[in-house]
Amino acid sequence: MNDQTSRRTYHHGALVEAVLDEVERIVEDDGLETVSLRACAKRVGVSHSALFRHFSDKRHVLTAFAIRSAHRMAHAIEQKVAKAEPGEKFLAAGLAYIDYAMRNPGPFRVVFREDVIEPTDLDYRQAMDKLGACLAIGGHGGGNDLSLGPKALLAWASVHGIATLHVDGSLSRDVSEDRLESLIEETLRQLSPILKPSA
Amino acid sequence: MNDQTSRRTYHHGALVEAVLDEVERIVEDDGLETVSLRACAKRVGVSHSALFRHFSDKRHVLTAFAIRSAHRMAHAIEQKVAKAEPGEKFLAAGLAYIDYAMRNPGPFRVVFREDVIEPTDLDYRQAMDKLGACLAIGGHGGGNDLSLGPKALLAWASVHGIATLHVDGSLSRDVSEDRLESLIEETLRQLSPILKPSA
DNA sequence: TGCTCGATGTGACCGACGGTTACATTGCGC
DNA sequence: GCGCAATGTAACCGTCGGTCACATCGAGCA
Repeated sequence: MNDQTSRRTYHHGALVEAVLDEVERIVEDDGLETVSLRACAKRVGVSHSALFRHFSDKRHVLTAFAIRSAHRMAHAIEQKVAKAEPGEKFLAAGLAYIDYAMRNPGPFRVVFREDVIEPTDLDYRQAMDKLGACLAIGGHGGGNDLSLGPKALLAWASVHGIATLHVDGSLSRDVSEDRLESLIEETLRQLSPILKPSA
Repeated sequence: MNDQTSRRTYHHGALVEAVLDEVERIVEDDGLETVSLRACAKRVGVSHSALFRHFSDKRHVLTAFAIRSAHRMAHAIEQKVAKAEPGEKFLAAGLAYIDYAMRNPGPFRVVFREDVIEPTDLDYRQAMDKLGACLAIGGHGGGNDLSLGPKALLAWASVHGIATLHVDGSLSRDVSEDRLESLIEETLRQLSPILKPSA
């Protein structure tokens, strides 16, 4: 439907969103490395130079995509956390974090690929702070000691480590898929005695 | 010395190693994305087509580089573990793992970038198994229960998570550099009560 | 010694890429 | 309804990974 054959107006109208959707499709189907502006533009039904009216750079296309993905990820986590029992907030946040990564490996990867996006971008920083806060809130009971302590780091690193290892394939090679979910939950539950009695 | 001006023999003699060294230099200086076979070849003093006599693909060049890096990383960890007190093996392994990542962010990244290398390569699998074993041995007292349990996963994920977060810049933004080392050690020490009393 | 043949390196070429520029088309505010 | 800024286009550039026909080498054999 977004094919180049179907555009009737000279101006596209929603090029930016359409391009990000296309990036998402390619990232999910064939990986980040195969994303090309020319292919995106063709699928969206536009010449590839048109993209440069809306993005200064391929880097900024991917940055915009990363921002959108980070927001979606944070939103998914917040929803799960809101529904969780008071004592299980961290577990819920961690599982939601890992779940998003497993279901959306492509977008998840791009969010953390600072080598390929523009990490100084203000909107990106904002989105990443929001994402970090999701885990922090779950980790210690919402306390706002801004300095990252050992407990918060352990929570963040464990969850992020599991998500990363899985997305990179290392995890799914070493453990069968049906055991994976319970293994992850068990693993995160081990952290409760450490994280709970927060100073 | 390896510059294109200095080669006297028609055959290079050690092209593969020279190319991997050059990949390392570029990866460290400008990041993986800017590695190009043509640039490597030129610096090594060879036409870019010559590389295809030794590697079928750019992907296989990076795979070879990843393998070499993984071995070096495993070696560094093994050395530190060997020197550590019996009760501190895991801590030593974790710190060495993170230390390698911090000192060699480029190579560390490539080792886990399965999207850009050939993850089915036998030598690569072997190197990664060796790397995983380094942390596992530190984690539970050398026990060889092959199935990855919650304790081993927690150990692996925490260490890998910290390394990844730091390499990606997220960590160094949130905590000052002089606090970083002690923070990481504190964080890993929290895991001792969990990992020690292994079943 | 001199020849041959496999291994290694070369240069020209290909299509695709990201990015730029001069130009075409559109729709909104006056 | 006119003019101008926003948007899209086509042609072009240098570079990339990869291929191919050909050149050069060195080890082993006559």
